[in-house]
Amino acid sequence: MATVTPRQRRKDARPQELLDAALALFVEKGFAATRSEEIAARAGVAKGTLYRYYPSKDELFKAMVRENLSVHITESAAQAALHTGSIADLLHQMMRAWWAKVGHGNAGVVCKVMMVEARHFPELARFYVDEVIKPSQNLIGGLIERGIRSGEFRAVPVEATVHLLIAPMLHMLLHEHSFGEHDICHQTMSAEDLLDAQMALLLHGLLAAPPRT
Amino acid sequence: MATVTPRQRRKDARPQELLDAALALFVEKGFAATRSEEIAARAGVAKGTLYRYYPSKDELFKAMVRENLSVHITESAAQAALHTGSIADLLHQMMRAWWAKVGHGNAGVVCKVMMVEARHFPELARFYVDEVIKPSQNLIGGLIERGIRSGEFRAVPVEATVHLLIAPMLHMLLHEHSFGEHDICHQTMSAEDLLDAQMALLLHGLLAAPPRT
Amino acid sequence: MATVTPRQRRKDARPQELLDAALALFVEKGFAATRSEEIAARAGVAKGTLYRYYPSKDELFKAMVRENLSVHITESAAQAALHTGSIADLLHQMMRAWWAKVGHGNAGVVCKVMMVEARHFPELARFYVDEVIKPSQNLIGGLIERGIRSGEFRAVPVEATVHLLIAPMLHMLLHEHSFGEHDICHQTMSAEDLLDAQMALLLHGLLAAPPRT
Amino acid sequence: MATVTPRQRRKDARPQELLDAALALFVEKGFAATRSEEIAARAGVAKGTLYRYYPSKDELFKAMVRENLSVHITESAAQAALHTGSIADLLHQMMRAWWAKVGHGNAGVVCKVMMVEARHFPELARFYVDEVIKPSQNLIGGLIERGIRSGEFRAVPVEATVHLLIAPMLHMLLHEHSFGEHDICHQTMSAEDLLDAQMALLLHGLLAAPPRT
DNA sequence: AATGAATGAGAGTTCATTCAT
DNA sequence: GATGAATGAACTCTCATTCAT
Repeated sequence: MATVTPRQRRKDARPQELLDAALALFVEKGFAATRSEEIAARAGVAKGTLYRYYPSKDELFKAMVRENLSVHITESAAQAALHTGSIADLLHQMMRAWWAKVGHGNAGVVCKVMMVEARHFPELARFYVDEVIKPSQNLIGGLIERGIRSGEFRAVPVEATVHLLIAPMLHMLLHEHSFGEHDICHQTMSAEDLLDAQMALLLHGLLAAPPRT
Repeated sequence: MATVTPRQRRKDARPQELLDAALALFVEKGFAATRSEEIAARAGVAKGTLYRYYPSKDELFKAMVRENLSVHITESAAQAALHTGSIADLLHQMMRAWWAKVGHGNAGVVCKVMMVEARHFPELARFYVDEVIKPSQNLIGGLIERGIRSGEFRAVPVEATVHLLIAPMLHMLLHEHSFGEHDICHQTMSAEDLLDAQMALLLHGLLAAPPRT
Repeated sequence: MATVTPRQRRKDARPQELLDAALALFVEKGFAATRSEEIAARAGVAKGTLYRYYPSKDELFKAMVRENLSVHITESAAQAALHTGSIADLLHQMMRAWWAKVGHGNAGVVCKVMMVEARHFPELARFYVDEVIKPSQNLIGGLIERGIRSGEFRAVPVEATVHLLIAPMLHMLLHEHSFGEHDICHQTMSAEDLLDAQMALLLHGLLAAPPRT
Repeated sequence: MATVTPRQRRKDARPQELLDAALALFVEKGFAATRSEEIAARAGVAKGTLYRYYPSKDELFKAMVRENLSVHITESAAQAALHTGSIADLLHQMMRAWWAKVGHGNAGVVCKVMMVEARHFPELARFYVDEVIKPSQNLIGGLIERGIRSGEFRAVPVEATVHLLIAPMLHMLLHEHSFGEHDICHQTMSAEDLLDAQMALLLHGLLAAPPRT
């Protein structure tokens, strides 16, 4: 029978512990300003131990990004296909779900470090674009098109509309992590409130008097 | 009258040349990955000369941010007060103007480096929040309120609406600088087109059938 | 009678296996560039196991040298005393035997690593000088003296002649291990051929016309 | 008029000072055991200064070897062609000259470090073989052949004879630098004495009675 | 004022050695 | 006894900053 010693248990958890420590520090201080030793220390190990698991700080960064994204890459496209009600409701639901699952947690923070470090890690940036950004855009874009075809939506330009749906949430994330401690405005406005306001506004428009008869 | 030799002219231009070189390199590679010597070289001077103008790389960064932002800080609030037509038009105009003057040029990319380096330069971040972000939000927020009071707009939540107006443009800027070479989508969609689509969508809403009687 | 299990046999062979692995790697890459773990791996054990047999990499090195040399230290002095024929023949025989037994095998390459690492292991260098070099010189030197006394040899300077006998073979060894892959000359000239040529030359001289009447 | 400041003078001398320091330490302790900082310190500069002149410790090593050898590479082949007297005298002269100029000085020591580090620097080893060893062998070999053709020498095997001429001096060099402090024998026998004995022995042979009638 | 040679603190990485399992 | 995860001293190399010229 396979016995698992405490040491073994620790060993198995190490990679994730290092990844978590790295993510936290990369968000807090950026990649360049985070010392390998700090990451190790935060993960509760010595400097050298880090290198048993990742061959370099660069590779640790890449692993950290991939690990945190891979969880969400193949998700949520499926549920969209099943939905039968209004596309507007579906969009609203999906975005709330995204915020709850992704925006809030590690994966959300990865969006920030990925943007900040994109120029330093071009291959990783491409991976991120191909595996995260593009699929998300396609998913949302497909729903908009469905809505237009079904007559639920007006014939809006799809690409721009996708951007208008995604940008506010993402930007709030970035803004929060960069200026959160200086700009308290977003502490008075919860992400959920923003999301609701965003959907209401996008759906019904800003104007009091509808321009159509 | 004081004669100004070419040499003198050159010397007077130094600070700005250094600031420009710094901005270009900080955008391209980030603060940490840019060597002082590179900045000096790009500005056409020797390494040591940089330190005659700015006492440290940190101070050079701060000066660069302040210099590029200060131009735009107190602008465009005035024209808002004078405007008499529809607020929607005013907003549209202002955003086009912002993109043309700010988003396009140096000040635009400063938004990116500021966000990227915010955690390293907390005082600068506070300055940026106080002098750029807050005033902008107040300006837009004031217009929205004016629109609501005048009955042009529905009684939307002001704070969230401000965010919805600002985020898409800012996010496009960031995205472009981080992933531009990998995500060609934004090369097919001009900023101006996006802006027009954004205004149209925000004003009239996404829904085909207006929900109000 | 004590039974010896295969496991026991394995364990008993460990020290020698480690020594062999160490020798091979030290010759190939030098002491400093050889990692303890490589030695262990080559000997088929784990890193930690090495330290159960030798307390440090340094001690392993010393043990390896001593082990490989000790075999040959006290040899071949005896047979010299018994010999009755010409000293020239005896010298020739002894050198052929040395090459066959020592030069060819492990002890030969130990000469190289010993020379390479002599400055790092002064005590070992002294041991090597006292137990290998000096006895060899004395052995050969004694034979030369015997030859001179018996009238077989001219009254040559003993010390220098010893060096002239030893140096070519030793140098070929070193050269081969350092430059063998780049200097193919020695692949076209076998050690045995060289040895024969050396003896012929040393005995009869290079000149066509003998200077004596 | 070109003025040369003391600082400039120092700067120009730096590369050679570093090369000299490196050579001394590489001989003393080997490449791996010599720390960059030690080299710098011995050259009288700080750690970082070394890297202004050589991009890495490896490149410093290569430069050191090349610099010390390049002086002697194209030398002394010319004088051989001019000589008209006995080849034996020429050989004797050349070897004395080699010892005085090369064996004694830096270039001699380079022979040792080159042999010791050959496996770590394969391209350099090839350079050394092609530019130093092979030309030397060709030079000596050519003279032997000339001597044989002219009837001065017996019809000895050229390759082996070249080796027998070169090996003793080279080996003494290596031995001296590795075991000099433990084996005092060579302190009682000068290189010049050895060389004279070597030539006498090689020319006239060891045997008292010439084997020819 | 401008230069760029020099500095040295500091970062990433390696690896001999230890020790809990 | 054997293992290999963990350690941390030591090493190479970088680069912001200084200062003699």
